[in-house]
Amino acid sequence: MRLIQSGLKSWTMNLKELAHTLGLSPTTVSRALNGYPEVAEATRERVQSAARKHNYQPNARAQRLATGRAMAIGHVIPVSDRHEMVNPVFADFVSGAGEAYLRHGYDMVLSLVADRDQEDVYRDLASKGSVDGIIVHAPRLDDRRIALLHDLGLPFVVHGRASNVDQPYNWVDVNNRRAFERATAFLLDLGHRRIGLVNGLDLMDFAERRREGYIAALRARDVPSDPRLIAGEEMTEMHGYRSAMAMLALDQPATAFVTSSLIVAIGVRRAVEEHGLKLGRDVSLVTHDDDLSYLRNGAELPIFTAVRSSVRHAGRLCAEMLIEAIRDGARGERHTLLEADLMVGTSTGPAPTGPAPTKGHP
Amino acid sequence: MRLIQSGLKSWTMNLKELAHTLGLSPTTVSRALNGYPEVAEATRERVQSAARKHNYQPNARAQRLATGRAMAIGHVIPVSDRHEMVNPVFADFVSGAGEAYLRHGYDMVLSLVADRDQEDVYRDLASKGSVDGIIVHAPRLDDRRIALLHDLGLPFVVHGRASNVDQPYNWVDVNNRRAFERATAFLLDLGHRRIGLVNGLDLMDFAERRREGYIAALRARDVPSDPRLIAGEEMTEMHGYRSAMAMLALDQPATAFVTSSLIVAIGVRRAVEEHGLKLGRDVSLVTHDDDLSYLRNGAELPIFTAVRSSVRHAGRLCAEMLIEAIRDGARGERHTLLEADLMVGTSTGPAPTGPAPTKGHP
DNA sequence: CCACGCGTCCAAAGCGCTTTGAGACCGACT
DNA sequence: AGTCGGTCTCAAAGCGCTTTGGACGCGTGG
Repeated sequence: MRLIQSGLKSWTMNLKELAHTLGLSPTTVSRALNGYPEVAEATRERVQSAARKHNYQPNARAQRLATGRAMAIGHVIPVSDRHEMVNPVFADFVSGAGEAYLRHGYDMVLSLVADRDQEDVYRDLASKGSVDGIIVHAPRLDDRRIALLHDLGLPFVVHGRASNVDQPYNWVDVNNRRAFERATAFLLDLGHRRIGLVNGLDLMDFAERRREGYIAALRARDVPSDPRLIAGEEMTEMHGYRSAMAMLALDQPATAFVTSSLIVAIGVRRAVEEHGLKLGRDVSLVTHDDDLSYLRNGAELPIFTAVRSSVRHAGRLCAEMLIEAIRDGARGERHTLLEADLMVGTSTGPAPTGPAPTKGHP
Repeated sequence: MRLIQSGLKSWTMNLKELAHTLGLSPTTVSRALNGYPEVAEATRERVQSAARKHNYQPNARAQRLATGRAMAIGHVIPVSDRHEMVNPVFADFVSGAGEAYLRHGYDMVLSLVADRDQEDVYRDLASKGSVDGIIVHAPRLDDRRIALLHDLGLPFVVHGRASNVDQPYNWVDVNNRRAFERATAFLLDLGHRRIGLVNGLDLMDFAERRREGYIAALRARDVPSDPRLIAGEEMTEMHGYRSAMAMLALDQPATAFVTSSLIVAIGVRRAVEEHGLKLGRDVSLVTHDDDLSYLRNGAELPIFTAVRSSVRHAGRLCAEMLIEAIRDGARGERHTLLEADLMVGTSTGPAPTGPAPTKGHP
């Protein structure tokens, strides 16, 4: 593949030139700008103002080669093979992370990759040296990427965890188990006994933990769990709608739902309303809420009762953890476990059956 | 700022080493791998297999410096100052673009930037030389970025257009005016006269064009436009809800809505249902649908009647256009105008008032 | 007076690749 | 035999920065 010579780029000031106009050597100019101590304060200021004046910016390509640092973080976003779907939380996550990168001078490079090609991409990123570290998204229960990245010796942070992986690694995660245990317990307290779980894909680690929390809450009250009340799929509106439709049509229909995302909850609401029922009165719903910027769960009063944990915040934490790991040469693993807040909204109320419950909200 | 020396990186094969083990010069090896003709076929194969065997990958940092090409495209994502919001279409757009970049060997680097700092970021990207081109997102009516990028001499493609900018530039856009004219006309044909427009922010170019289309359709039927039936805000669920609540509470309430995104439409639906009305029977709604992967508008039968145009497709087109522009040294501007498809779903029906309309769907 | 340290600055050697310009070799043509 | 054209290979010069290892001048103390 012969590459075409690019046309003449607009002129940009470079170090040598700048040094020449200042009557200094490139060395000194470089040191002055990078804050090294062995240059006189007067000279430094002279250099800095000249740099500003000619709006000199060091060429990033040269800098990267010389320092051996890419000053870039890789995000490998898995694109679901089945639905070509990009997880919607990703926009917010990246926005949180991007803010941290900006502060530390890192670029963020994105690779969108079909699930199955992931490993190749990691290998490439590592050997081409175009990034200094990697954020791993959407870990599976048994995620091979972690071992791979270990071998490659590339610093990384996992957003989430992989239950079946033994070796230590850096991660930031929400306490999904606890969150869903609380959500389920909240509904049980309201008297619900038929609670549907509309969850994410089974092989996802977060989905498994959420299921565990849900089951644990039921078990604590001796409420039997019913497999027909558990559905795991990619978290679309349609998944919420279909699952809820099915669970509402059971001979002992669900009177409450726990859902894994707002989008799923919106689908459930559609199903509930299509059944002529009203959310918060006839049917209750608690959802996980990633606090996405474009899908706010109400203003003061939440629309849905929810366990909330900001994915944007998680993004920021991941980025900062990774930058630290890169700096420290990755000695010692770091973990952060975030707790979700339970926020009571208008989508929950006492179970409709039983001794004449007062109509309305709790 | 003194930078810390990174620990010893895991060993990676480099060109010199590979050449040495092959008993060839770096030159020949480089040429063999890059497909230059002046190397014997036999040698080339020998080199290629050795490269595979030692899994040699040329160091991207060195390659970029030597070639003067960054092999990277910058996406500057504006983050709304007011709500710290990232436009949700962005995930899908980027996924379309990423696919094209992958094919052509480009990296995608993302900068998330507060609206007001945008220009600085463009300047930096240009002078640091860390990208070969830029995609401009979310253009305003009067967008200064276009002139700036022109001056900087950096190839770019705008996703959308800027009505008040004269100089030519590359763009990919949907025919928003036509789409909203059709959507509105469709509702007028059903007998609706009080049609609410729940639109994006006024200063956005796409929002202006959509409003023009809406007005044009009304004017063509001599239906007066009512400012109380037009609302422009950031496209959240809440915006849809609040605007619809207000428009349904008018003395002559809206009987139909045109909305600028599915998320807004969902908010409108919530308002409609809170009024005890049913979508598709009492109130009609046509929405613009970006065909987002995680928010599909139904499967076979669309939930909402919609004018649809895939933003993922637009992303792919932008990326390809930009890559071409980079290759050709940006001579001659390119444009692509996409038409949106009107898809009739279950959210529209004849206007409820008038001479005893048959109840149900058209 | 010399030795020494200190504060400033610089020359030159990389970083790992691409690319220019040329050399070496070989068969073929004059 | 001498020369030419082609094919294959290489040495060396960048790309624009960082960083090592001095050099130089100046003041201080022995």
